[in-house]
Amino acid sequence: MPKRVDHDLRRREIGEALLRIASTRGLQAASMREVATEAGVSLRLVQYYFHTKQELLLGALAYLGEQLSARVEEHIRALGLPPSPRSLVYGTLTAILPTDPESRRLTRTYAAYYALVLAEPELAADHGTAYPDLLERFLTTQLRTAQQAGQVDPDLDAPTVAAGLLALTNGLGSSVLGGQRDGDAALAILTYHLDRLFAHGTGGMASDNVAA
Amino acid sequence: MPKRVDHDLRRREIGEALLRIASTRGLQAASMREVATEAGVSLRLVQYYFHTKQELLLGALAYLGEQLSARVEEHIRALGLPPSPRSLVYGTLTAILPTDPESRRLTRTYAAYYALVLAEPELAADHGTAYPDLLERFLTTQLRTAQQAGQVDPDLDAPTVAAGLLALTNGLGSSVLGGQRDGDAALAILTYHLDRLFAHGTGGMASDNVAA
DNA sequence: GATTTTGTGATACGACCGTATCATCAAACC
DNA sequence: GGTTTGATGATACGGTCGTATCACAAAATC
Repeated sequence: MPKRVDHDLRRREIGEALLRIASTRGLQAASMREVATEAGVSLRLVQYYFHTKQELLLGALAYLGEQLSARVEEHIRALGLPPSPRSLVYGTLTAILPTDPESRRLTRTYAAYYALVLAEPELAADHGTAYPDLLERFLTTQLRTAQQAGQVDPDLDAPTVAAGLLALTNGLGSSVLGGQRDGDAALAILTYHLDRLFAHGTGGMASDNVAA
Repeated sequence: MPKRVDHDLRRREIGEALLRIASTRGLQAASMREVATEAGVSLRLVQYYFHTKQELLLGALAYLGEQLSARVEEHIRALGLPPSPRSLVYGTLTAILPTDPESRRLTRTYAAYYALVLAEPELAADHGTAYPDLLERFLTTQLRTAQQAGQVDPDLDAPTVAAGLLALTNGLGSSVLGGQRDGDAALAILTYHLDRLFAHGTGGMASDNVAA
């Protein structure tokens, strides 16, 4: 039929329409028809590019993963800081804290998917745990480097502390999304703990934070 | 009509049927009809005791809150420990960590409601933040007491550390529910951080203790 | 130029949803 | 003891859901 169209692009447009709905009204509001309307296409097109709803949900989840990791890398780059372990840890964790509209959007969408996967575990067998694990390993590496450089207490167990930092950040993010505190308050709490962690050996404050 | 029946009891039975569904299959699976079946009553009865679905969701949420706080108190009491600040903090946090079937059920259900509230904020105006706030204040109080007793570094900012501990625990809980690690691993991470926090002046390394 | 493919619209189907209505039957009340 | 009232059953209505089907036009292929 009409001009040959870029399949991957169309799929991405539709998938991101779903993500947009999920971030604002939740995944329950993301019906095929709503996604079609949001993407500005007909219901048939959504069906054409994603044969079934599960395909659509999984496809969009993949796009979300891409956006999330892109956000982390971009955020770290935007900090323009020396790639010290401290800066990398700080940049990574603040990237996934919902402080600005974009990170709020991402974390809200992530939370929506999280709940869906809890209810339907077969939907995303391990697509969910892969990225957190990667993040945790990255943080562990940075902490070990910082320990070797004498910036972090060498007696600390790096994997445990890394897991704790990530859990802390996720928990803070949940509290922000839940309206318990705002992004700045969460950032302050995170910074406080990071400062204490990296205060080893240095006389005092080692904080420089460029929030976005 | 038939024998006068205990309204509150019936409401509770139906509400808890919804919580059971929410914990296993998510809130999306909790239709009026499913709740009726799960509770062993007719659809009409569910409508009778909860005029609308929103009423049912809110009513069940209240029951969940009761179960949650009951679990925390019960858990602390079951520890049978001296009511030292350290024990109280430990007991409180481990109570909300999904380590056994019951706490898994509670946290899963809580997560389901959390996602719902994210999508429909008007559903539970502040019913959601009230309990976390209370928990945080309780932890803050215990930390201050511990500081006065010399068990925790007095230089720490108690409210910030309390918020951090709660966020850490919640984040760990999410990772357990998400299948990233099991309850024992999460408990080990939490214990590690608590041990460091309460290591002040007790012969452990006093150079630097951080909770996060 | 005929034919096959690729992309798109319109519409229909059966299932389930929340909610409403009507009927009924036993206890409570005067 | 008739009547009101509290509790429950059966069933229906309009809407939305995911999915399927039919039609059809423009490009690609031969």
